[in-house]
Amino acid sequence: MSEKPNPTRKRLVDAATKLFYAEGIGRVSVDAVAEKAGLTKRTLYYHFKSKDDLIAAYLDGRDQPNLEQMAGWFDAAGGGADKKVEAIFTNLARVARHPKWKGCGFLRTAAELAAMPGHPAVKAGARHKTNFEKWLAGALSDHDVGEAKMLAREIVLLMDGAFSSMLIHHNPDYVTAAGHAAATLVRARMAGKRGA
Amino acid sequence: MSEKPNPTRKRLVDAATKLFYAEGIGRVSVDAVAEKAGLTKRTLYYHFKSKDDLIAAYLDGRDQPNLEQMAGWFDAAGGGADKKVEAIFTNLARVARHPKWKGCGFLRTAAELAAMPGHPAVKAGARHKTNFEKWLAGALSDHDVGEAKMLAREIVLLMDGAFSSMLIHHNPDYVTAAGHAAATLVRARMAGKRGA
DNA sequence: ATGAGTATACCAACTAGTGAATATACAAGC
DNA sequence: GCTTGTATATTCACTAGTTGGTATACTCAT
Repeated sequence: MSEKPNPTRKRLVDAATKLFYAEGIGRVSVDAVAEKAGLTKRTLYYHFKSKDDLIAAYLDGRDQPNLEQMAGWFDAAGGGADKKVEAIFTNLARVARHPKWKGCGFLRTAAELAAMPGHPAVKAGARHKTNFEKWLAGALSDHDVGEAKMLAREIVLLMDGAFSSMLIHHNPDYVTAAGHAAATLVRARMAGKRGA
Repeated sequence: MSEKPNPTRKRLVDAATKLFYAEGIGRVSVDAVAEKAGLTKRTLYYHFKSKDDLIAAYLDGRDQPNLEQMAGWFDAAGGGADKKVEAIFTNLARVARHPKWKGCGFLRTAAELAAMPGHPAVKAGARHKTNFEKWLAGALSDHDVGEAKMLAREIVLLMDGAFSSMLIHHNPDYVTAAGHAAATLVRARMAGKRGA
């Protein structure tokens, strides 16, 4: 059950994370990853059986940190569930202004690998999105919002739409609009509870 | 104003369209495009100054056909504006089941070129998405739906979310759920009109 | 014979992946 | 304390193929 930390492997995944996210997986060579990690390509191939394997490790490594960031934004926000949901989008709009922001790494990888539907990295992306949807449904349910599962899915759709629109337009207004729509959807279910 | 049809150029763009959409722009060489068109690479470089130029031509060529398909689905559907909007998503869910479907070419290209924000192909994608949003706002307004602009943007967000979720999960339920949510949003504005 | 369009042949750079040698760590035998 | 054995970890040098782009020459209608 206990994983060896293996600092060399971690260095490689860290380097891959920075480069793959910044440039896209197809535009980054394994030589570039190895060099960024201060190692040779042959060492990389000792720890990963192929570039595809490294890509999957990159996305697997982003699952938990991403979920924690979303949950952190949700928890830190004041107000009801509607405000907490909207806070996720507000924070997203803020970080998306940074020039280094390049969209959602999971979605971008799925887009690049669209021709390889069974690719382990695409599966890792699907897993992450499912994890996020489940966490959100649970969080909404904990705040006594009705129809939490259906609502969580709608919010996920708005969020992935926000990622995509922001990436193509470079205009945070789309993210803000998605946050507004999401908050409205939450309020409708809160009012439903309240009115009953 | 009048464009020469230039069948050779069209053949190249057609070949590029099929290959770029099916495989992704980074995974298709200009040699492959030329071969698919039954021409040599040198001829390709006579008509396009670079691969980037060809990519932009590919997306520019998809703008009108895509808009017409969406408008066709909207117009052909019976019922009110809510049903017409939902019909777009229903048709999208249907075609997305086809194994050749690989998501939205505009979004996938923006994802692949995220590191090159000023790239002409990304601009072409942004233009297309804006055109769609404007068309939708006009169509909703024509059907006496209130707050058409804000509503159109929310629907666009749901649609891009549907494209992304479908691409990563390969599950049309996400597209159907987005259609439901979109129809509900439209109905809220129709009811608002009706109630006044 | 001129110029738009097409073809052959080529280039230098880069790509994912590998073979063989080497370095390091640690334990066993004596 | 020293040697030897063995598994892990790392490097250098290389392959075989692909990439975007180009120099040059040819074709053919006007």
